[in-house]
Amino acid sequence: MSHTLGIRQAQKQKTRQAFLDAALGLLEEQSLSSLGLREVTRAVGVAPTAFYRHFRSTADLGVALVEEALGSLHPMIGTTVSPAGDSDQRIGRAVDLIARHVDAYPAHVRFIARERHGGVQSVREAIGAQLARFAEEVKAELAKHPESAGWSDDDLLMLAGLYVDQMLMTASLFLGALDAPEEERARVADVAARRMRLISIGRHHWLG
Amino acid sequence: MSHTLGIRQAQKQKTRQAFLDAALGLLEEQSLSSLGLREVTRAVGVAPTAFYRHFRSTADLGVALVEEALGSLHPMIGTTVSPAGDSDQRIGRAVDLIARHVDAYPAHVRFIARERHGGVQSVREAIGAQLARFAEEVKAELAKHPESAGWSDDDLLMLAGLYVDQMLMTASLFLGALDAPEEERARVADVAARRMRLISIGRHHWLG
DNA sequence: CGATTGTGGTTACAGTTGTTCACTGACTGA
DNA sequence: TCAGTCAGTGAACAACTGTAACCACAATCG
Repeated sequence: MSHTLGIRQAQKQKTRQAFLDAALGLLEEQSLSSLGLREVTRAVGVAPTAFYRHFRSTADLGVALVEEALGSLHPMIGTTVSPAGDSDQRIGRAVDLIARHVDAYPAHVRFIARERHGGVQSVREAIGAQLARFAEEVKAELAKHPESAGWSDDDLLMLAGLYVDQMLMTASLFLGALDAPEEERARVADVAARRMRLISIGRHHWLG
Repeated sequence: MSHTLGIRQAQKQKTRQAFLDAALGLLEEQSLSSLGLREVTRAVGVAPTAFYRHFRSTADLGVALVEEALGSLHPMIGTTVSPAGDSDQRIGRAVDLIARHVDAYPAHVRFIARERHGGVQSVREAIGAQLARFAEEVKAELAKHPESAGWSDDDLLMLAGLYVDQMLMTASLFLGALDAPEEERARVADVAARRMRLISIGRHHWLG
């Protein structure tokens, strides 16, 4: 499947990636619907018309960014929601993983949080589709847990969606405390863990 | 406190409200950071320069919109989170109330959901401050419940925040199903109610 | 090798943007 | 009544926008 790309294709991918990187940087302080085509090309250092060789519009670029930000995240679901360890251990692991991810890719996280309800329909839909996939994957993982015996598919999906939304909320909170003192960041982590613990308790007493 | 305004002040308020209404309409299909000053004045039907008589910038207008969308909502907290009725009744009441509010003020809800993580800092902060107030009020209401005996202040605030975020998520889901068939809307209401029930169950088993 | 493909550059266009300035004329308060 | 206040106007500014046409030239393919 992966034969080495020609020099030409490789260079094109490189330029395309430069577009994505530059856009992500610019989007830290504005929304996609106000991102100008010229603004991006200026940041990349190419002519305005070069943009069209890679994207139809800035909305198109946004969809590509969704793919970049969320597409590579699916494999992490399995290990994060795995049944290993007791409940509190799993929660601590998940919160820690989210914190690390926000630290490593703050611009990606900010972009998703911002554009999830943002002004560009196609991007909203792309994010919605990815999050729905996440929920399905979390559901599939939850179904493996022994605690899920007796749960209906609908209830499992409900719980999975709650978890996914909670992850996003937590990520957004970490984002807000990115350059806050460590004390504040620890407080955020603590609140997030307590929220998840409460949901986890609700889960254990859901039946009966 | 409220003596009748002069003709002049009254007319000014009217124009100001026209700005807010027009902006809210325009913001259904874009984000605040891309809303142009001229765009708004054009929709209102006044000269561009008239804008400055009312707002310093579009960000300023956004903050005013936050006030309009959330400021009048505080009195509803008390009755919604009141201890009257059993748990399922309260949940049903809350979900129904959210659904009605989204139906009545869809543009306001969309604006809040969109700009909560949007590209304009001052607006984000204004929304954050209002939501923090909501959380405090929900916490104060929860403290009255007998179920809250033995809860620490910190845990109560955590739960209140979870409820507030859940309300927003629910509102956003209703927003997405605004012009969907009744069947879909009912499904959304059902999922929202089950989410809140799970949280409620977690709440009852939090201690011990 | 020669012919073709296609990324990126250049120039140009018509509209739009935020902001300034000087202005009008209806309302206001003494 | 009369001077003053001030919401809204109109014209002008420089800077910006998306997009179209045409060009250059290096990588590719037959």
